[in-house]
Amino acid sequence: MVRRTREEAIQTRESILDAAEDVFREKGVSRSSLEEVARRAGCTRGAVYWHFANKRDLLLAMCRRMDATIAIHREQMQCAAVDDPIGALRGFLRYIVGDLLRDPHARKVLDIVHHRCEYVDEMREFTEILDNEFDSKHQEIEQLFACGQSRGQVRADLSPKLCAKMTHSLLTGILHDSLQDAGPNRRFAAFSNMQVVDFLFESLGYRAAACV
Amino acid sequence: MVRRTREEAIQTRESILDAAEDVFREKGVSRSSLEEVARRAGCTRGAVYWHFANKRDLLLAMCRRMDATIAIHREQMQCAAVDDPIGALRGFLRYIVGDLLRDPHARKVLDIVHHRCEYVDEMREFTEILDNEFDSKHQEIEQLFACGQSRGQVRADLSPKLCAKMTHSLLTGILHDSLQDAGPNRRFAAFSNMQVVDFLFESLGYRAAACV
DNA sequence: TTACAAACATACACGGATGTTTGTAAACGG
DNA sequence: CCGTTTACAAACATCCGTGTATGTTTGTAA
Repeated sequence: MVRRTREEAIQTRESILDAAEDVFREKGVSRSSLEEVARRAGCTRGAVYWHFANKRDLLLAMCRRMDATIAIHREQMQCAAVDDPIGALRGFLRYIVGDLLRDPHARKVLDIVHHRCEYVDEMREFTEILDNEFDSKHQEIEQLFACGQSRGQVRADLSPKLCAKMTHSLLTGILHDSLQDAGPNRRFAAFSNMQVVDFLFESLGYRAAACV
Repeated sequence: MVRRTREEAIQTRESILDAAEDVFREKGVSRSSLEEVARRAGCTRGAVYWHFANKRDLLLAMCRRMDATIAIHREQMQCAAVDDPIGALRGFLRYIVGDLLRDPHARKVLDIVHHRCEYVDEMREFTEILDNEFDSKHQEIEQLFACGQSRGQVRADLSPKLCAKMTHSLLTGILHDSLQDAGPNRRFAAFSNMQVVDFLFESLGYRAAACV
């Protein structure tokens, strides 16, 4: 069978992406063959190469699909940041360690890019997507803290750089750790990441929406 | 030339490990061929396969070699922990984000296992080495905090679990971030990780060697 | 209805990496 | 000083995955 309707083609594409999430997560990106991805998706490599240029392109698309999920919340955050920079940032982190880490799709993709994938030359531009999401966000975070501090939302004796680094490293670490022990028997499952985030902001001297 | 003296053979082994550090870091583990490792080490695959069973075994040996460096400090920490659990832990973290992250060998290996390597089934036992070093240390850290808390070294209203998770996640994050931007032009180079560690322990209410 | 293009399946060509085997010279123990 | 073992180099066999080219069927617009 061939030449499915446009709708069916899109469905095929999605199922390939879904399959890739599973296969990549199980075997690691480099040890996964597009053959197996195709099989898992119920098609052949022909279909995969029709929808994607190669494995790297497939991985990229996988990331972009998930990125869209986060993007919404990130924009929300940026809006809220006008009135309450630190509160908005805190809310965004709470979203990530809460809802996002509970979404199976997001978990898989984040797990893949964190632990099942090698970062090197070719993946450069791909890395930049994540950078945009988390890493190079460092500067943005720093600015939020600088802004929030001038409004008395943060302890006056802390440099925005320190706050940003604390926040950024902690988030990175939480993601790293939480994704590591996946499955039902998570080691630290009983304990909520949320408390860690809350404690961080408490330590930084966070006071909700100080002056408006 | 062949059958070098025992000493020379050991030297060859070391040079292979050194070469592997470089090649793996540059290309990622899976994209590196043992051929290139051998070339970089100034020998052939014959030598590599003589000293190591396969790529995975080579990677393992690489990790173990570095692990020895840390092990000394870890034991020191465990000794000091008897008198001053929290202080010892703090000292250990300071060592990691300080000296260890400045050691080129350690940086390379940590970078490889953090970003240039895919964690999956086969690497399981290999992962456990790192686990032992950092991850499953979680329980040990928690115990240190429980112990330290009973001596009034930590804020009484914080659960040891929270303290441990904070500490662990933060360390993971710092490692992750610091290794990411390697090279001379590190993004956050100007800013010291040390301050972050110090701030953490300050936040946890750390008081030096309370009661002896 | 026809002509084209979309949406794949199938087949092929190719390289590159791995593991193994064989060769070999020099060190080392007796 | 001689056989054995060590420490490799070189050659070989094999496979697996990729990319591409080609074939096939069916929506769809004219």
